[in-house]
Amino acid sequence: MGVPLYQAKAEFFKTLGHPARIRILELLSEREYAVHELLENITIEPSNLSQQLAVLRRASLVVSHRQGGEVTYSISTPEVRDLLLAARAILTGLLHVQEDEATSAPASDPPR
Amino acid sequence: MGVPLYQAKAEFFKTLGHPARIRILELLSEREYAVHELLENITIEPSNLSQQLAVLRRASLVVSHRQGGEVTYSISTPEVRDLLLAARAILTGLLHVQEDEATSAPASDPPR
DNA sequence: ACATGAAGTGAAGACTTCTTCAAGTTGTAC
DNA sequence: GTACAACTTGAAGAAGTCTTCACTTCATGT
Repeated sequence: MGVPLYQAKAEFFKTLGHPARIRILELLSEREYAVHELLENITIEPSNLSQQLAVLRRASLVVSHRQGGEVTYSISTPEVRDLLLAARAILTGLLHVQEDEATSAPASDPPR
Repeated sequence: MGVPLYQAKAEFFKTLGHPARIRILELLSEREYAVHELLENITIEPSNLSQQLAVLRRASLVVSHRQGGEVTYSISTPEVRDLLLAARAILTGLLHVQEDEATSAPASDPPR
């Protein structure tokens, strides 16, 4: 009961406010990944990736477990997936509007 | 297409990563508000509120229109509401887990 | 025991975002 | 047109976040 909830929410969204962290969560939404596998899919220095994973761990959005020589990450709850989808819905909506305002071009490919 | 989508998403979440902006969006999820009404509900300086509203406007999450002497704000699309709900779901889930880990206390009031 | 690949950490400078201030609109009432 | 409330803006220092670096840890293979 320490922190007001709207502040906890802001913290939560801050955690998502970084390109590398978004990519990590999108990858982990599909399946678990070892750190070196993430590294193959994200253009980032290893130590930077570790830092970003640490941020996600502190926020309890992901969990890690060691499997022998490698460390595997997965999302802590499937609701993370839902949130990313909800964000995608808004974002594609907004992008379409802005595009229509700018050029009134025809409907484009749905973004991933 | 200029910016990669995962970067647009990160920007989008950054926009939500501020307590005042969360409160604004939560209030506007219920109904439209004039700026001076928001001011009554959020503890913040007027010029700071204007700055935060400008951030939300630039991100196209809210729209404003003048009605005589006052300016009224509303959310640009109802999906904003869905997103806040999705966030709430994750957050209450995570809070419960942390609470259980710490004290193993009984179920608490559902947060707003 | 040593070397190696995999991952994490603390610290420091670069870079962004926040808050506040003073000044500027815009609209209504007198 | 002056006065007032409602609201916005630009700028600047304070505060926070990012990226990188050197170093450490941990497990496996030799």
